Amino acid sequence: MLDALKENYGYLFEEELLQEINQVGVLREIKEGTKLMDIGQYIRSMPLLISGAIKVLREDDNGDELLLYFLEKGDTCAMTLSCCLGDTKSEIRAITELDTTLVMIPIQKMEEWTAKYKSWRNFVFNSYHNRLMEMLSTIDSIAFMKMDERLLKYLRDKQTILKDTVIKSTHQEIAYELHTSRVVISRLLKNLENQGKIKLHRNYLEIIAI
Amino acid sequence: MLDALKENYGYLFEEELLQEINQVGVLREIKEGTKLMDIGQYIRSMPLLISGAIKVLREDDNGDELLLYFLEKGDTCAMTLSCCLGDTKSEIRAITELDTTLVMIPIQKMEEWTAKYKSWRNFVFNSYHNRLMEMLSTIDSIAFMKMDERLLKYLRDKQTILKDTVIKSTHQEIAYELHTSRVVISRLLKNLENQGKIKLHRNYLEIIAI
DNA sequence: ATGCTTATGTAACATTAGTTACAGATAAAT
DNA sequence: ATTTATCTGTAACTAATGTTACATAAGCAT
Repeated sequence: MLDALKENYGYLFEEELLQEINQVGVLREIKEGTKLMDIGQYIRSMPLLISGAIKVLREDDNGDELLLYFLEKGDTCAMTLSCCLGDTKSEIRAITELDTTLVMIPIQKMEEWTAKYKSWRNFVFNSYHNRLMEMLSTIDSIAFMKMDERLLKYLRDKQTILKDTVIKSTHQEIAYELHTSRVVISRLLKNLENQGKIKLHRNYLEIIAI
Repeated sequence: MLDALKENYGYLFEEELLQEINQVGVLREIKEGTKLMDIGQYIRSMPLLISGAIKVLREDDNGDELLLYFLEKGDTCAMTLSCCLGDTKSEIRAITELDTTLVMIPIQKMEEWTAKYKSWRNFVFNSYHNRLMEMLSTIDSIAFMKMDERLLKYLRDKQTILKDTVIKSTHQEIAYELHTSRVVISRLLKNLENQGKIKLHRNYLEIIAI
């Protein structure tokens, strides 16, 4: 685990902190599509991502979903941080988007390290900063963009996260994450295909040029 | 200034920290409608609100606006914190919604206090937490609610912030903050008036029961 | 191959929101 | 009182999105 930590966090944390993380952290390997966290759940530990990707979703009272953002290696979940410290329930759902490796840190260490390590403080503040910026970007999308643009952004983001031009999602799944209906997504995807930007198949699509 | 600090932050900060704030902080009284911060601006100090209210807005490339949330006494601007630490430009615009009193803290103190005072760390983390929650709430509104509901929420929030059932805004101003058109707001406000929930006047409206 | 399940394509329609245009109302300025 | 600027009300229309309904296609299981 120490190697994986050093590779991903070595440039951020000093040796001593890395050693501490190595001692108290628990390495977990998680299959794609696993629910890591759900709305209303209490949080006892926070994840440091080593590899893979996690999608973070919001849900309203009717069960309507919306994708908020993705987390990648080097990221942590600021929502988790936030909920840990406030001892409040999770406001979001987190699902692995790929097979994912992460190190779980017990929340008790959080406060200790925040007092002890400047690099840890910086990391935590940086995480908050990144998450606020992602939330702003999400707000920009839903407030200022129309569905066709949002879909394009979604496909681009997905391509980046998956590191693959093949996106294995059904129209229904995309519709859920953008909080719209399947018919709307089918319609817009067909437009993109007619423009030669993507190629549609059953259960997946290929990105040609977007 | 020390009295004002103690009244609003005394239960949060220890005496020593209050004294430090008192020494380096600058008290400012600001008229309603003053722009405190704009998009693209660099940030050199962070505000602690003593009284009044500040509205925080987002703007896209076309100049379209959207109200994100309000700040009240006891709040600080997590965006400012975030930008200070990252040394990045502001992503938001902040305008006083009421006559406002605040204490400006030079950003250099931030890091020092974060290392030194546990109560300051808690305050900062709490601010981040609150802001993330407000952002989630904003996302809920624009993603899951229709304009009529959003308008109702807007009026409720405004009533809370202003501590007044009289809201001195034109339809155009409300439209800007909700990122829609004046005609749409006039239409929906007229519906609310017909339902007996509000009373319309030129340049202001009264809330009856919402 | 046959049937079953799930995914996709598409038309027709409903609803919501945004736009244009203009009339009338109100307040402030002279 | 008259002018002026701004605000509000409303109709008529357009555009975007959401809904319902159904046909067809693809893949899987037997």
